[in-house]
Amino acid sequence: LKRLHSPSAHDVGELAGVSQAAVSRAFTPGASIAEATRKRVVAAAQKLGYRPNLLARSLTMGRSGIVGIVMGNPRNIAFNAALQVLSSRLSKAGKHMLIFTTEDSDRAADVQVEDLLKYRVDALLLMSADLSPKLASRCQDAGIPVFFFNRFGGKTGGIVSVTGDYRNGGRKIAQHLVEQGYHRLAYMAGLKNAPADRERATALSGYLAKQKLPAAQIVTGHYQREGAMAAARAVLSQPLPPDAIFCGTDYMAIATIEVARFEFGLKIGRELGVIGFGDIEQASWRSFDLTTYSQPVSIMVQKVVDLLLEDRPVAHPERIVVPGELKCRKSTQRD
Amino acid sequence: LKRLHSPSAHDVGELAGVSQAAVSRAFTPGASIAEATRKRVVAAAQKLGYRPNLLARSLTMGRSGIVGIVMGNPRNIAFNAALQVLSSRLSKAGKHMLIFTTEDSDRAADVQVEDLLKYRVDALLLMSADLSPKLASRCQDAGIPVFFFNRFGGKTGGIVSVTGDYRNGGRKIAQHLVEQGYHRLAYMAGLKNAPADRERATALSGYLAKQKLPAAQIVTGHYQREGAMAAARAVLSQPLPPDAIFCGTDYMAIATIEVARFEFGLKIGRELGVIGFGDIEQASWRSFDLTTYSQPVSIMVQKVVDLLLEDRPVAHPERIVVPGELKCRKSTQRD
DNA sequence: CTGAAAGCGCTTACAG
DNA sequence: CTGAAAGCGCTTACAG
Repeated sequence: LKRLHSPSAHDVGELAGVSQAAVSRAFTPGASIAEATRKRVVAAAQKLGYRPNLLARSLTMGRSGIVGIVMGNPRNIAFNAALQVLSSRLSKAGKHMLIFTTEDSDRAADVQVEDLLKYRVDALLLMSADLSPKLASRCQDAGIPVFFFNRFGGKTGGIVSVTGDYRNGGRKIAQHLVEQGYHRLAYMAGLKNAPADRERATALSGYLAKQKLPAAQIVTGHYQREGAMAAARAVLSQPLPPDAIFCGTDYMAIATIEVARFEFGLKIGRELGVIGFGDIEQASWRSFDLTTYSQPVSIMVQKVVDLLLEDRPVAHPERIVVPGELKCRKSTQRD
Repeated sequence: LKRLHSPSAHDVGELAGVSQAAVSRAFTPGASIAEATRKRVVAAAQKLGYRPNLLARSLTMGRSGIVGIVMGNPRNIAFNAALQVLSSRLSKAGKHMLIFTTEDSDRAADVQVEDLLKYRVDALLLMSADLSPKLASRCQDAGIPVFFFNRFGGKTGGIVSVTGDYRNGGRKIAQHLVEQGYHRLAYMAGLKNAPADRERATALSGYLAKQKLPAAQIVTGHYQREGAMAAARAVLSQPLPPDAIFCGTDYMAIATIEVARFEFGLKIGRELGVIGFGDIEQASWRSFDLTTYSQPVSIMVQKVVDLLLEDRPVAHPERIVVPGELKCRKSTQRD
């Protein structure tokens, strides 16, 4: 289908009696143009419904103003909030977002990134998604900075990661559980070898070892509801089940609460402590009242956007850890 | 900062010993080019890390391949699922998504759409967001089709709306509640005058009138958790409270359940029926077990994408209603 | 302050 | 099947 062609700078110039270049200047803040002609141009543009073609501008300027975003499994993070904040902060800076999602976050988001590169995005933001080292370095060659959000960038150079504080969170949680008198702990990882899970598990077992307490049993919930429920069932069916379960995400923790409560008839807090990670909206709902360590999504987004807008070339991989805090709620209250 | 310039078709042509035009043809499916030269070009491109610049292509072709998307209040719909489906379906068709969100869905998304138009998007998709008639008609003038998802397009021409079946849902819900023996009903609207709420409320009161039953009390939850909780409190504090509440969204219904259960000590189902609309993921969680009328997001997305890809000019406003079904769960079970 | 002109990286008739 | 050339709608030195 043919597009009705929209007016160009040339058309506007004709109407205003100036050159096409003058029209361009009228729409370029800080360009050298007389106030009177600027006004005349703007009036003409108004009348014609002219909007500068950003594709053309991108082509000449060599920067698209577009940030490429790939979202992995959007369930693990306060996804809506993140997108909202991201969008508002970026558009305030005149940037726009070209978005992809990936079905399974296990595979690297290479296909999506390939497409993104064709649009000459100014930067790449991977939210809970991975990228192969090979493609990462191709981005670097192309001068496109890559940012990981809620994920580790790995060892490839020039990549910035912004994550929650898994280490401190894990330690704080361990401490809290022990203080509450729980002593047979289990850790439900998303994936056993996910860096975030490793850090949490390491912090947990480090604390337990220091207190001369028995190590925590480790299970895997695959970051999904069904997976978490299966893991919870398995753990709770054991002859000597744990008296507290620390889950790598709030989402899995909620599933665990439901299994414990409705399938095993356990009183949450009193008979089984459950603790999550992230402090998503549902954690504070009365039905769950989930103790958790917060992952301050807004701050994390802000951080990544700031770095992104700085537009400073990053030589070495950098990791930025945004601290959270322990939110004590009823799911780990003994009485 | 300067961008390291990426290789152009010209560079590739040089390496492969062909013209720049030949390079273009090598990357245009169906273009007239000898297989041998195509292979040579592709090899050269490979070596240089060449990717066709889609911005440039868009400029010459007059179509950007970009779909502009504005997301309003993302809480009311199974937002994640929708985005996931949308993304995968569109990228299968070689389309990409430029995304905006709007903080308050009350105001029209005009600012965002202005920006989108500057990128010469091929189509506009408003998800739970509004657009002023003025800007809508400007889109039409520019030949850009506008689609509303989960929202009515209003009377402006050339706009397609895809929505759930509020009318049938409202009727089915009314019928179900009455059959279960509830007889003092309340309807919690998002906004009193939102078209979706009107249709649901009308269907409900139509059914009640036909059955010669008393009309339902109507309250407003503003589509938000706090708003819904406040409305639920007000309704349940009355001397003669309703014995069932039909909420315009599952999200509000869940908030209502929590207020009724934890603040009023009511047994959900037995003492107070609660019913939602949409069938979001949480509705089926054991903690809520919420009866609801489904809004099949995947199908709705599929529908809107199909229409969008058809790329057929729409003369008159069209509305497509995707039927759902009643999901009977415990929240409206009397025994 | 302003215009003519070159150039951004493509596509696509038009000749050959 | 292939290349030279025009054109898509901008920006930006360069003269004036």
